[in-house]
Amino acid sequence: MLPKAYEPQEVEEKLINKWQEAKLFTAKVDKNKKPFVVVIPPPNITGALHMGHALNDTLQDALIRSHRMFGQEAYWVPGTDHGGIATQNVIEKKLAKEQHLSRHDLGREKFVETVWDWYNECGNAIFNQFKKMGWSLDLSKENIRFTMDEQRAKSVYECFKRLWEKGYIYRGKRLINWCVRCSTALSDIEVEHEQQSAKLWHLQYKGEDGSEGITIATTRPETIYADAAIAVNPKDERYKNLVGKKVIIPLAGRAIPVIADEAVEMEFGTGALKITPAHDATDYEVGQRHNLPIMSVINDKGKMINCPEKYLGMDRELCRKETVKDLEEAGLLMKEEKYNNAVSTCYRCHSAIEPFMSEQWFVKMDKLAAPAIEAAESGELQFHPASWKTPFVNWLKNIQDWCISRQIWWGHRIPVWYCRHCSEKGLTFTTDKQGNEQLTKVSFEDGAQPIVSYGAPEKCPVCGGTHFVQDPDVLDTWFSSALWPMSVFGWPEETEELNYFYPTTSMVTGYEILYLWVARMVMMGLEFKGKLPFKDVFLNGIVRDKRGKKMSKSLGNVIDPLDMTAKYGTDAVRFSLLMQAVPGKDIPYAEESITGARNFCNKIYNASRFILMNMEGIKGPLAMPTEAKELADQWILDRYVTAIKTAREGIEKYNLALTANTLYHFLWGDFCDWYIELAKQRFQTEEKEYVMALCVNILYGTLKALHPLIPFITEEIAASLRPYVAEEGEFLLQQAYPVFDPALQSAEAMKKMEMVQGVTKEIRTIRAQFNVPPGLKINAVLSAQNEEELAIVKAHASYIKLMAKIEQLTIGIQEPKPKQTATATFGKIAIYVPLTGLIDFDKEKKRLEKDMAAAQANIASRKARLAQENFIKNAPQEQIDKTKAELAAAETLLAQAQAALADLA
RNA sequence: GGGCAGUUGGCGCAGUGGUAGCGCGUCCGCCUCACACGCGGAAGGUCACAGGUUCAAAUCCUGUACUGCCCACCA
Repeated sequence: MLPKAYEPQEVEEKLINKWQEAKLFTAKVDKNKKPFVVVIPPPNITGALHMGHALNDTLQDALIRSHRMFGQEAYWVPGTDHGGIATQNVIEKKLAKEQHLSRHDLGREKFVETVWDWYNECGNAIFNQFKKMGWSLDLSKENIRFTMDEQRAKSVYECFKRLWEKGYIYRGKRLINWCVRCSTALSDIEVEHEQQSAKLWHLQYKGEDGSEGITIATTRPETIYADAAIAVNPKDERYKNLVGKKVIIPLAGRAIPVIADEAVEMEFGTGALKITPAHDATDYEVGQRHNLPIMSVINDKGKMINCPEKYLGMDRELCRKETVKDLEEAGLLMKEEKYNNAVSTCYRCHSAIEPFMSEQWFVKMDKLAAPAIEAAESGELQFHPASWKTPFVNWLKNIQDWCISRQIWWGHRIPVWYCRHCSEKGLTFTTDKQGNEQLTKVSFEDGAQPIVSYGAPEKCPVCGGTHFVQDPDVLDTWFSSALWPMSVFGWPEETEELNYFYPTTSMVTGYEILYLWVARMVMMGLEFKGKLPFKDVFLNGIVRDKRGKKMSKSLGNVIDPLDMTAKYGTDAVRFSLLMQAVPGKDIPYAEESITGARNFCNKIYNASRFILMNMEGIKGPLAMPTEAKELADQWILDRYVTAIKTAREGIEKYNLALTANTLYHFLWGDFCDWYIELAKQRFQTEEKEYVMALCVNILYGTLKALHPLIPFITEEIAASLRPYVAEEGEFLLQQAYPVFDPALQSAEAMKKMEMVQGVTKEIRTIRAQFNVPPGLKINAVLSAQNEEELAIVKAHASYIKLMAKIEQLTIGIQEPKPKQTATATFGKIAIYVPLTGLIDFDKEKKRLEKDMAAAQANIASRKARLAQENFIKNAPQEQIDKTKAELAAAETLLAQAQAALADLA
């Protein structure tokens, strides 16, 4: 005998191994099949599985498994991401913790080697966690890609070279976003804006002529030493006479001009703005307009330079405090107010970003963006949900050039070399801790000459020299990610795989990386393949905590998916997420969300167990009956094929919540609560085999449809059922998704069954309200108003008797109402339940009055509607008929309740 | 400042033209021989607000309020 409750752990472990051994998840080029391809958003090699993965990859798995069962060549391509800054930070922390070493102690080569060692040992560890989630990825070694492996490196080089040759990649000196902590440049979208409580200081700049001068407001007093001007709005009457004059920078003593620029908001602060082109993006632009000199006072380490001696070498934060203190002492601090401003922070370490003048590598984006805009606007690229299309297009329309160089060590090294002879003046070398000479700075302005090459060039095309150094920077990690849907198939080589699997079908990812990643894949795919990398962008929400907050270690609200799978089973975790997976919507998640799904799994298990129990003595395989023997059969077949149809639609429309909910309610609410219960009474008859054939086939088909969502329990049960069904293949993934057969639908059966269920429920309610003991069989009288209803109820009296526990059911037209009865009405059928000794007349009176009130309200509203000329004129006949029927039903209800009430007295 | 999403029973959410559904919770009754991770029943909502379109609006349009997210050069 099987255990009473489903125990997932053993089953899961067994199946994980079986699936991998059976190579169930592989895909190959098969021209006879339509491919369905999803390339995984590659998890970072340092990552651990979290709820975000649990949702994102479960969605992908459900799609992949479904389409495989739909008969397509489904390929879910696995791989990991080297994760640039993020990984470097993790390994640095690890080094510091375990060996008290910094990366500089190791030196560049050794450090990179350390990260590679780490990758080789642990880089795919996350896939072991993926296996536990039941995700159908072929994780054989040769199938796993890595954004830094050799093939992907070739893709990256090819992309760089082609963009360089087209003139899209260039080097320029700009004000860029500098993370002092990570010591690297960042692109604009890697900068986050956090509201922080800060201070706004009002500072006095005295006139050069000894006059009062002007008061400005700033949040960054430490940058006054780099001021190039004071700007006011040209329309500002207060300062008109000052424009063109000079004022003195406090503490520094340097004179700077007062200029007029539209960018200045008159209402903000004092209406006067200090212009510091080297340390603020707005100021930089103002500076450009007015040809102001650019002077930096903060270096790449966040230390002060080019300032009064007192502050030299000081940290920028300390310098701020000191400057404010000194200004106050000098009597030049006029005001200090609290102020909330948006501070730019690094998306990797959340420390404050320093706008910084620096020469970097950029990609010119406008030409790349144009075809992507076109693809989105034309609808060739589809978003699910569609509401993301506009933000996507708007972002592309306002796109800025992409800063792709990073001053870190871990990543794809920029494939540019310099001849030591020809480029000497533009190259700055330093000696590292190991005593090795390192190229640390490249300046095209000072004469560095780039040679784009995968490895070191053989000889310099200008001087014939053979000594080269490679550019020290690495590429933004998103540069290789942008190529992912192509590079996984070997681009730029025109491989068979690339031709078959590209373009892929859908990209399933979170909306938070729509610009960072999705937009760039689209641009690169269009540029290099002339085809979109995918036609559907399926955006999932963020898994949040119960109150809608992001899960984070610091808030202590993190739910670990693996803890949950250990506790409730993997299927329960998956199903709980899928039940809530409406496209693009965030999911508030709590442990309680899982219990419902766990209970459902147990329900499936027990229903199956019951059917198996009753299979004893029956020889399979049993074909799915195509003919109904009675109403219940016809009804369950309708419910079944309708559920299958809706479930499949959910998959096709990326609405997994629809699929999950449909199957949940079909299996539990229809199949278990009604069909199995009704089937029980046929177990003792010669119909048993027929009924079991229906039960086992419907159950099996439902398990198939559920398999993409909850693979373990369905696989396990299906294996036990297989001797009884006509199915080939050891695993569900090898079998076809259940077919929707419209011939099995029956509106008539639905209507009849609704009546049976309705009458049954009315009787059950009476039983419950008058505390009739559950085991006690009672009698009931059904009085119909018309032949049609009479016939239906009469034909299925046995259902009502069974489901409502009725001993004797009297059915007729205008049947008299017995004494001491509770009365209810369904449709036009009066339901009398004699309850001698059990009835409470006060309670019954209240019930009847409530029915009457509802009926009266309905009568009034239907009558009013039918009295409207425009309704009769404009509404479809179907609606008019429906309203009339509702009116008649309400009138019947009222009359019957009134009669019953009169009879009570 | 701009854009997008949301506002539906105590809580969390479905529901894109015909007078509201689900899960959890609550209350009542049941260990009914598949399942108490269960069975049966009940209570509970004028679908944020104000206008408009329509015979008919939770659903479409306009505006308002609140919440959240994204983008943006008010220091």
